[in-house]
Amino acid sequence: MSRRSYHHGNLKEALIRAALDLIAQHGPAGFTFAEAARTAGVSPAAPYRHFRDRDELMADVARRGFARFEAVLELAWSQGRPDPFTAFERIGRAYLAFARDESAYYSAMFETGVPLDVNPDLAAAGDRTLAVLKQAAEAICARLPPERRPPPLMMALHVWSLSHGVASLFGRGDAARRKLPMAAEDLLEAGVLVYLQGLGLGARTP
Amino acid sequence: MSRRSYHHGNLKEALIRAALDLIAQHGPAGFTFAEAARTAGVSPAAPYRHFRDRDELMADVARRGFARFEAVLELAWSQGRPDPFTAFERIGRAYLAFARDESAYYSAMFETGVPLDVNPDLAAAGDRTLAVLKQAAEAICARLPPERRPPPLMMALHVWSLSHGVASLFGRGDAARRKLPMAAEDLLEAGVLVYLQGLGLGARTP
DNA sequence: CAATTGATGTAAGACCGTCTTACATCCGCC
DNA sequence: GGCGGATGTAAGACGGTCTTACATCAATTG
Repeated sequence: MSRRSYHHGNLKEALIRAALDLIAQHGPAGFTFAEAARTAGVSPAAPYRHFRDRDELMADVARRGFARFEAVLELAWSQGRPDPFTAFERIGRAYLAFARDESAYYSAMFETGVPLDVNPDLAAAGDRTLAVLKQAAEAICARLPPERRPPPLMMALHVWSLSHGVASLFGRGDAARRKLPMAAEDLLEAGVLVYLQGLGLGARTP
Repeated sequence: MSRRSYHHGNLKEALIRAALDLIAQHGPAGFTFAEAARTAGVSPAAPYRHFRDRDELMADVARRGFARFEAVLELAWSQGRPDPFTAFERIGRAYLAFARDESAYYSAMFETGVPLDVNPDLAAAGDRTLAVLKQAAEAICARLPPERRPPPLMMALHVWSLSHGVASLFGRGDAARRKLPMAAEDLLEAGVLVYLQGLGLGARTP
């Protein structure tokens, strides 16, 4: 597709990439529709052919972010191989790695206040991501005798909350974040280990 | 102070209150310097006499938020009376109550990306808040034999992360947040209980 | 093989918010 | 009673959002 032609050819994708770049550079707030258009080399009005407004572009970025996040977590889990505990630890590290390396996606997903109730697709993408965590939690819970088995959804929500908390408060090099005496990864891993211990899953002994 | 006089009389305070109202109504992003000025009944340029820019007003709101938050958590802890575990549970509930009831402050503190490294006062206010959590963690850890005693700072960071995660993801009525099959307070309490159990603090038996 | 038509981009402009500069008013203090 | 600093206003440059009217292109279709 010639760069000289009147039509861009793939403006929608270009705008999404521009949004990611701009969010990565200037934070989730420092991104404007107009600048995304400039980055893509089109007029300020062109993006409106593809997105109703700035928020819709942001929501689309968030939706794609959830899809990637789901794939990343699914890969980390790898059906619980070689054993659920090793795989569960991989999920925690993958979570923080995504928050750090795909910071623009993570911002769009969790730090922009995109309303879920008017974005069914976005909500569904988030649900699928949660489902990966829940699946992992189920495999872990299955190691416990039924009478001491917690609800897997609750366990998934705990792990998600702890991971999101660590990522938000300490997870990125960002100047807005607090400095830590330890790596965020180690903080999260220690927290999850204590949590699993608390469920009665002491040091990987079924 | 007459509302008719040329000078407002207490514009700085009025702007902060206006900022809180506007954040509460339209979210942390939907607040403008100009609208705060309108709310206070002054010209759009007047706020610049009191704050260098919009971010400085936001940072001031965040700083005050941390001071209030610290007071709330300190009150909830109440020097660990009647016993550290009861007091610790109160902290968790107070955390979520603050995030819900003082939503505007909480947003300014954690969701606006105010850089900490250029706001020493803000960073210090945040540190004092963390100190309350650390103090509580120390009292809890003291119940454990020294050889099984975790670093209190780590424990404080875990509890903070979990609380912040629950508050961010599920804590507010906000349309941006996900619906839950349980109250956020119960989710957090259950998580903290499992965590304490994992530290070897089973069901409040020293 | 045009001609039409819908999709895509541009031009222009209304409106709003940020922030600056120059000026007006007021209060406290000597 | 008037000086000076503090506080507010007026006006305007600049940029972002979004709309409306128009231009261009590409693909279908007769």
